[in-house]
This record gives sequence, structure tokens and C-alpha cells, in this order.
Amino acid sequence: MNLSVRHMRAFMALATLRNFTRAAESCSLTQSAFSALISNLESDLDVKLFARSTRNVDLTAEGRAFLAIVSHLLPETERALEQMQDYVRCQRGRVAVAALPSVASGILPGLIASFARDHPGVEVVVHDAASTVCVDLVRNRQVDLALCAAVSPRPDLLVETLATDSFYFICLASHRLAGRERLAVDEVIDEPVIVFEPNSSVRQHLDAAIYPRQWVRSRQLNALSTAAGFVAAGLGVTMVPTLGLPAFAQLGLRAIPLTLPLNERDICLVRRSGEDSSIAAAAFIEALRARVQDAMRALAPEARIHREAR
Amino acid sequence: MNLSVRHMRAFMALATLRNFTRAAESCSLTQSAFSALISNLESDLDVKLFARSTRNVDLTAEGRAFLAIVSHLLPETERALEQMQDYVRCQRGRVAVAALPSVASGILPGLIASFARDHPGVEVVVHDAASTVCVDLVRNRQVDLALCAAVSPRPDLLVETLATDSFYFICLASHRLAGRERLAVDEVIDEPVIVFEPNSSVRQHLDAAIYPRQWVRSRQLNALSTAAGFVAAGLGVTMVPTLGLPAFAQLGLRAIPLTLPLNERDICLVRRSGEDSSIAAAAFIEALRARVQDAMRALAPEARIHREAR
DNA sequence: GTCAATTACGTTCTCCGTAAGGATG
DNA sequence: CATCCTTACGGAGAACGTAATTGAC
Repeated sequence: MNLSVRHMRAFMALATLRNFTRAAESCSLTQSAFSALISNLESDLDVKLFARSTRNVDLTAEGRAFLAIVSHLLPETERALEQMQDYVRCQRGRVAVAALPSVASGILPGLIASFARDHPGVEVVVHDAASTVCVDLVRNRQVDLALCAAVSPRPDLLVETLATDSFYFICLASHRLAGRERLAVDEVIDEPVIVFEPNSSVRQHLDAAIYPRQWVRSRQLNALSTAAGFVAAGLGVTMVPTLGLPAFAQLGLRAIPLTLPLNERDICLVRRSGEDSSIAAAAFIEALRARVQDAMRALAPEARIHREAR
Repeated sequence: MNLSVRHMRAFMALATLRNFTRAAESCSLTQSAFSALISNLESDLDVKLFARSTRNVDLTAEGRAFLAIVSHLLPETERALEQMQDYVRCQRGRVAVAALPSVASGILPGLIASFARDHPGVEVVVHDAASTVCVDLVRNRQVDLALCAAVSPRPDLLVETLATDSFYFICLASHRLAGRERLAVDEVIDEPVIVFEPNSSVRQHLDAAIYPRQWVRSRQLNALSTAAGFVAAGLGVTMVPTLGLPAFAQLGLRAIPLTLPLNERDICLVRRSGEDSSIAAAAFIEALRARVQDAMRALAPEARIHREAR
């Protein structure tokens, strides 16, 4: 016995309308095809479900029992199919994303908000972590994708550069370099700077950028916002990429574009290779590709000044 | 989309075994047919459910969602089909029977007990009522069948005589006729008898049997058991059919076969014509036909004496 | 080279629609 | 005779099996 949704729909139509001709219409079938369908259902179940005279159609006792069953089963089945269509239309699902703290705070909020508008019902979970942790989360299948700094190529990973980020020198408006439009590395190399922890991707990029030279370190901190407080309090200067700028958006601070030997820091999308993304994850990646560059441009102080000028 | 049990079973098999060849076997299909089946399911749902390399089969994210759905839906559907099979195998259902009190108390208990052994899960409901009420219950579809006295033929009723019943003269062992093997109507016509209510089928048959003559009525009662008490207390004699004898099975009472002009009282099966019985009702009727005569013979005092003698 | 899934292809069976048949009011 | 369900029949498409093909270890 191979009961199908078609069988149940036909049965329900006939049980409700008690008329083959109209039930057939409601199923978009000819009366004869519909008759055969019901007849097959009956012989498959090995039960007469309808007592039909040429003039009247009525449920048998067993037909009433089947009606009681199908009344529950059919809606449940159709709900299940609807649910699957929601996955296909990307109105249901789950995307887990690992991201560097700067990415998570800088561009994900706006991006997730607009993704949620297009795909209500899709849950987006964000893990913020350092680059190496992000990559491990991808490899362990704890997340669908990661947004982090460039990683060494591995056969099980698919890495794609989504955007490039550049660095800014952060100081008080009263600092001697505060009036400059752009700075070169040699102009700031002797400045004691507030640096971040060695495993942060910002620190790693900055260290690598001037290797084998080294920065003059005044302090070492963890969070961007802490560094912002220190700079605002006149306790030093620092350097951060565009994505880190929102933490420094407070009065009295200047962010000046900085030219480094290794000037661009890649923001990469990392996935497992040889594995298709879920529909929801694919849609999220599509949204990322479409909007990451714009989102980053919006964070640059030039853009901000431009916006304020309007 | 026409999801069927076959689809769900195939999906569950593959999701469980993660191997096309073995899943195909478990569904009694060749590997190629099974592959096509899964492929059709995917294209019907418009979702890739399995990520397959030539070496490995794994669920996709959407496949896992479908698994969660089907894990509930399939067992429920199979339970529903099982339930229908129970109706077919007559292990589930309901039979409503209307019967004369004498039938209900005389032969139905044993018959229902043996029917229940063969058909556990089938509920048998008994309405005991006078013949005319029984017939109305059938016509109003409140019961599937009635066991009652002969009724005047109607086009909407199907009447079948299942058994014939004969009458007995009931008296104390000390009564002047107590020693007789058989009595004729003339021998008891002048005896004041305890009669039953005019609409009882026993009364109607007894009155009709000697029409236009009439019985000498000493008392009029309703229940057989009441009459038995009266006779045992020496308050009179009465006459009942075989089916009424169990109520008089007490010490000191004699039941003597009586020959009346209208000697046989038909016990009829009454159904609605032009309508098939439910499977359960049909089985009950079958059991009735097979066992009613034996059940009635077992009630006759001759049989009882015979049993006691062994 | 072997195991496992897909593709190719011919047969069979099912499903559907047109059209004729039969029962009932 | 009009209505409504069933049966008859032919064609389109689906399902299945055999067998060849592709791909990964």
C-alpha cells in the first residue's frame, strides 16, 4: 500500500462534496480519472470507503473511520510539505557564522538586519572569535562559514577574499599629527602605541607589516573599546583597521589613513570545501558578497564626513 | 508535489543506512530504481536532501530538516494504515445491535463473548427494547441490526428469520399439570395466567396464537424475572418462549413444552435494505447465523436435563 | 581494481482523458 | 430523459530492471 497525498486529497474532496463530478473538478481531474483514483484507493486499502448509488454518494462505516484518520493526517502532511518549501524559499533555516570581533561588531549587525528582513524565519547565529578559532569552528562544522583574516590554504577549506581593509592611525585632536590627511609608516614608527594582544588579527597584521622592525609598545590591551578609552584619556595612540573604527567614534579622536608596507588586510570568507552550503547559508553568503564592500566603505571616516556634509 | 509513503520509506532507509545499495535492498528495489526514486523526491521537493560522493552519503542541512519531519510523519501514516487494516481484519470497529429483552439476555451474552474473542477491538453495543422500537432504531440508523420478532415487510427493511422459538408453560412443581411432558392449548386455556404488557412480543404472540379466544389474566407484569418470582411464590403460572427460560431457572419451577395454534415465534434479523453492513456488523451477523440456533437449543430444558445427566 | 552511485535504455505498468454504457429518479 | 457513476480503450508518462559509465579510494 502506497498512500499518497493525492489519494488523501481526493478522498477528502469526495467525503466533503459527496459527488464524484464536483470532487473531480476540485482535484482538476476528469470524473472518470477521479473515479479510478478512488477505486484504486479502495482496492489498495482493501476497504469500501464510499457507498455509492448512481444518485447518491455516502461514506461507509469504514469510510468514516478513514475520514477521522485522514482529517488529521492530511493537514499534517501538507504542513510538513509547506515547511520544506519554506526551507527552499529560504524562509526557514539556520546559519551559524564565526567572525572576528571587528567584523562581528562592524558589519554583521547591519547585514544581519537586512538579511532578516528578506528571510524572516532564518536564524543567524554569530560566534565572535579570533581568526584561528574561527577556522576551527568551520572545520569542526560548528559554523557554516567564517569571516576572518587570511588563513594559510588547506585542502579542506575554501577561502575567498570578500573585501580588503586598510589601517588608520588614531590619536587625540590635540596630537602633533592630528592635522595630517595621510600618514606613512616611518612617520609613526617611533610613536609609542597601544597594541592589542598577540593573537588578535589586528596585532598580527601590524606586526607582520613592518617586520623585522617592531612597534614601540606603550600598552597592550584586548578590546577595541578599551583602547578607545585610553586614547581619549590621552594615554597614547593606536592603529586599527576600518572595521575597528566604530569603537573610536567619539569626540576628540582623529582617524588618519595610514600607509603600511603590507597595507591591505584581507577579510576572507572561509567554508569547508567539497561540501554544499545549506540554502540559508548560501543566501547569507550571497548577501555578504553583495553588501560587505558597501558596508565597509560606510565605516571609513571619509564616508562619514561626506555623509555629515550633506 | 505528491508525497507518498513509498517516498518517505525510501528517504528514511537512506537517511538511516547512508548507503544507496543497502537502502535499495531494504526497500526491495534495485539500486538504480532506488536512486531514481530519491532523485525524484528531491526534484519534487526541489531540495537536495543528500550530499553524495561516490563513496559517502550524507544528509544536507535541508535533508536533516526533512528527516525531523518524516521521523514523525511516517510512523503516524503507517499507524493510520495499520488502523485501517484493523478495520479490514475486523479487529477494530463498532456494532450496535437492538434486541428484544429475551434475546438480549438469553443468547446475546454468550454470543458477544465468543465474538469478542475472535474480534478484540470491536465494540458491541446492545439496546434492549420491544420489537417496534428495535425496528425504529434500525430505520433511524441508531443500530446496525435488530434481533426481534417478525415484522411486517417494508421496502426499506431486510428481514431474515434466524431461528424459531416455541413456548413453555411455567408452573410450580406442585402444580396439577407439573407432571406432564407436553401440554396443548386447551389444557391451559382456563388457567389464570400472569401475562406481560400488551406491547411485549411474547404477549402479542400469545394473544395472536389463540385469537379470537382470550387468556384468563391473573396479573400483568413487565419483566420476565418478576414473573419468575411470582410463579415461585405460588402466585400463578405463565407462558414464555425458550429465550425467556433462563429467568425461570430456579428450584421448584417446571417448564413444560406447550403446543399452540400459532406455535412458532420467529426470531428475525432486521437490517436496512440497499445498504451494506460495516465489516464488523457483517462479521457479527455471520456469527449470529452460525450460532443462534445452537445457542437457543442450549436454553431448552430438554438440553439442560441432558447436560445435567452427563 | 574494486566499490558505489549515476546514466542509458527498453519494457512494463500506471494514470489520464475521451467516449460509451448503465442505473436511478 | 437527464443526471451521475462506471467501464472500455488508447496514448503519454512513470517506474523498474539490466547494463554500461563515471568517480573515489
